[in-house]
Amino acid sequence: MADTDHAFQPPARLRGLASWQANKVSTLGARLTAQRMPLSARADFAVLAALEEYGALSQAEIGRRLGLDRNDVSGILNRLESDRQVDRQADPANRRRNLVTVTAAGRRHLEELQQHADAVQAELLAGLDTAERRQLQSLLAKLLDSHKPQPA
Amino acid sequence: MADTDHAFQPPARLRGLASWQANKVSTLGARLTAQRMPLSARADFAVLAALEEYGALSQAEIGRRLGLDRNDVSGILNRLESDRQVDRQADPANRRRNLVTVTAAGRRHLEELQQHADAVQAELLAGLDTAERRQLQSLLAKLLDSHKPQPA
DNA sequence: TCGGCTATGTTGGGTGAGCCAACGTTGGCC
DNA sequence: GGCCAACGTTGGCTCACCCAACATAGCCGA
Repeated sequence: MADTDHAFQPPARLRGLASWQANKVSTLGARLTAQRMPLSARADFAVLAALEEYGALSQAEIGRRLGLDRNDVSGILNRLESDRQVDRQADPANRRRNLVTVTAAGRRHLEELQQHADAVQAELLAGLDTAERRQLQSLLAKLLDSHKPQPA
Repeated sequence: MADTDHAFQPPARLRGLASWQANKVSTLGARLTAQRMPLSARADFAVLAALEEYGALSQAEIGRRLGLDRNDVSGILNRLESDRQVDRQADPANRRRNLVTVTAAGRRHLEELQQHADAVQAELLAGLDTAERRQLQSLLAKLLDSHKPQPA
């Protein structure tokens, strides 16, 4: 069993790299997510969550809050708008900006996606107990906070 | 300052998702990496590390150890082989398989990439102290171990 | 011995994320 | 009024991940 155990182990040089570990966890999360919904729903969830928490936002603000590029935000909003989950209208106070708001359908979709997201988290973190999960999330949060100025 | 502090915060629904956090850390690592080398060097590093630690491997074994698809391994090896960092020859004992080995140039390149990788880790983990770094890496390792059967 | 099954490596393609460059529009500032 | 910055859009590029199909080669049981 020790044989089969170490047979598929990644090399030590990678197991020690936090960036490699994080990348693997990330694609693991993507795999689990893809089993429940189209992968593009991840971006939808992020945008809807931002609008639900902060109210009307311009596209540039959405991008800054989520760490996304302006053009990517544009594409996501096109999809969401054609599904009537989001409302996009010119800001009368500043005609450069589009004020984006969630619709009732968008809120419903957001809650639905939250269910799937919670299920994915449970699956992803299945190997950790409650204390370890909180520890991991808090360490990741601290790491991300320390890189605040990350304007994608 | 509290105003500017919360101005670019991601929504709480995302801050609580371990998969979202891991994804952000992963792209952060990719960004830091890209500042020092072409991004494709990450795959090169992984393959070279596997060959250096485990000796001659078939392409399928490389893929299983690193969580990569067979076709992607193929492409990476084409690049490495044309750079003379890797040797690919038919296994006499099983002519379906290619036995892949690192060359001296490959080992040199691996050490060089390791330097850059270490620098990236230092930058990525700058916000955590030594104990927190070890804790984070061990939690990520435990999480990945709990998902062992992940044959990409 | 032969037929089916699996493993291997290759090619080609498809999607999504992340990023950069360019453009026209609009606002703010001197 | 003129310059610079911000905004949204379009188009394009690279990379990671994944799926399908194919030909070759080993395995194993009938």
